[in-house]
Amino acid sequence: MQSNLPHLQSIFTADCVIFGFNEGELKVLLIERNEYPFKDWWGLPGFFVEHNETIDDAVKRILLEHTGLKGIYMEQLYTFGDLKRHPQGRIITVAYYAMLRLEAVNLNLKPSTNYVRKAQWHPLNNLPELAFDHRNIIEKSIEKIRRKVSHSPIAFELLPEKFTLTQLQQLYEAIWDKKLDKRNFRKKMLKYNVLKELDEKQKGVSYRAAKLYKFDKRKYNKIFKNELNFS
Amino acid sequence: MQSNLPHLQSIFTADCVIFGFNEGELKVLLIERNEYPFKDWWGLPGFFVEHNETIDDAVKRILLEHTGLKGIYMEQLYTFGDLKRHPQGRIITVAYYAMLRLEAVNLNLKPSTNYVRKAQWHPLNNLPELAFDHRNIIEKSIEKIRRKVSHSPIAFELLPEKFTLTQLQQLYEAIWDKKLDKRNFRKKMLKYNVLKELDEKQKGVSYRAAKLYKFDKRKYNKIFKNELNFS
DNA sequence: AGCAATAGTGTAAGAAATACACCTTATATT
DNA sequence: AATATAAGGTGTATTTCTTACACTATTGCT
Repeated sequence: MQSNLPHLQSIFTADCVIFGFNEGELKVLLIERNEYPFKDWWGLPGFFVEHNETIDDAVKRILLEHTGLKGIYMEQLYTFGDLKRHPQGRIITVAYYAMLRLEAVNLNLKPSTNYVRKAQWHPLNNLPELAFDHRNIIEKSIEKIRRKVSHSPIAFELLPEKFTLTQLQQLYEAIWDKKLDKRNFRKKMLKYNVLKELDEKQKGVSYRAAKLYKFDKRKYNKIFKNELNFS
Repeated sequence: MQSNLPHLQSIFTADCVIFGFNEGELKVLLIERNEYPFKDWWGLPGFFVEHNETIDDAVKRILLEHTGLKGIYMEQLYTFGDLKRHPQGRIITVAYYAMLRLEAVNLNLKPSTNYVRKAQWHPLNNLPELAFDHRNIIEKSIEKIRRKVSHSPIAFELLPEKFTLTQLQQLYEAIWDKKLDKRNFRKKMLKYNVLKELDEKQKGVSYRAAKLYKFDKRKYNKIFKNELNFS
C-alpha cells in the first residue's frame, strides 16, 4: 500500500460530565482549574487525549487524575468543535457523561494532577461560570439523560445500592423537573419488574421507615432488550 | 491571560452516512476511493476537517465534494477513535448521518474532487467491503435511526414529498426489518395527526391508486415538543 | 367480462395510563 | 401514656392505547 499523506496525529480533548444525586438535587462534578487557559475557573474534568490511548480509555484516565474517581463507566455524548471554543486554536472535545452513586464516593475527591486544584459537586441549578463551552456541554448532557431515562432504567445508577421508592421517585422528579403521582409511579416501577424488594428497612429516620429495594440487573437484561414501543 | 501550552490544531476527519429509501430497500451512499489509503475501495464520504470551519460545516462541504449533494441536514452520530482505525496514525473521525429523499437526487451524483472516483447508492443488506471502520460506523447509524424513528417522525425525510401510506409502512418495515399490520399502522399514523391527506392520487400504477399524503411539519412541531412517555 | 393487484376499512378484547384520598406506622414531644 | 408529625403504603374506576384479525373496493390489463 502506498501513501502520499504524511503521518498524522489527532490533537483533541475529552471532557467528563459526571452527574450525582443527593438531597433531592441533581449535581454535577466540577474541577477548579489550576492552569491556563481559564486558570482559577470552574470547569469539567477534561484534558488532552494521548496518541496511544482510545478515547474511552482517555476519559477514564482523565477523570481519575482530575477527581480521583475510578472505574466509572462513561458514555460518549457528543463532540464539540466550535471554532472559538478553545482559546489556543480550534481544539475539538469529545464529551462523555456518567451517572453516579454519590454517597460514599463523596469524601475522597483528590486530584492527582497539578492542572487541577480541587474537585467538587455543584447543584445543577446553581452552577458557577464555567470555562470553555462547558456550560453548553452540561446542558446537552441533561437533555441526553432526560431522553435516556425515559426508555431505559439508568436512573438506578444515581441511587445508593439500596434505596426506597420515594428516593427513586424524587430522582425522576429531579431529572424531569416535574411532580409525579406516588401511586402511579410505584405501580409502573413495580410492573417493570426490575426491582427487588429487600427484607430491610430504612434506618435513622424519625418517621415510619420505608422498605428498601435493589435494582435487579439480571431481570433488567432479560426485559429491556427491545426498547422500542412503536409497533 | 497567560499560557504555557503551544498553539494547537486538531487533525481529524468527518464522515457522512447518508441513508436513502427506494424499491422497498434502505440504501446507503458510498464513494469509490481514488486515493490512498484504501485506494479503489468503497467507503463513506469523508475527509479532513479544515482548521477554520466547524465540524457541521465540514461535513456539508465534504459531502458536496464527494457526491455533489448539497443542502443536506446531517446530525452528529458518534466519534470514532480506535487506535488502528486509520493506517496513518490515530485519526479520529466524527460521523454524521442524514436521511434523504432518494428519487430526484439519484441522477446527479458527481464528485468534484479527485480523491473520489464515483458515488453510488448501495443496498444496506448487500454492502461491499469497506475502508477503515466504515462498516462499523454504518451499523451504529442504523441502530441510531431505529431508535430515533420510534419517537420522532424523521422517517418522512426518506420519502418523496407526496407518499402513500403503504410506502410509509414499507419504510418502517425496512428500518425495523419487521412486518407491520396495515390497519394498525394506519390507525396509529393518522392518530399522530402529522399527515395531511391530499386530493391527489398515485399515478402510473396498474391497480387501484392510493391516496397521497404529505408530512405536516407545522402540526408536528406543535405535538412533538415533549416526546417523553414515562409519566 | 373477468383477473390481478393493491387500497381501504371496523370491531372487540385486553393492557396500560391516569386521576384521585385515606389509613398505617415509626418516632418525637408533652 | 397520649398526642402530634411526617412519611409510608395501598385500590379502583375511567379512559386511552394496543393488538389481532378478514373482507370489500377500485383500477388496469387482457
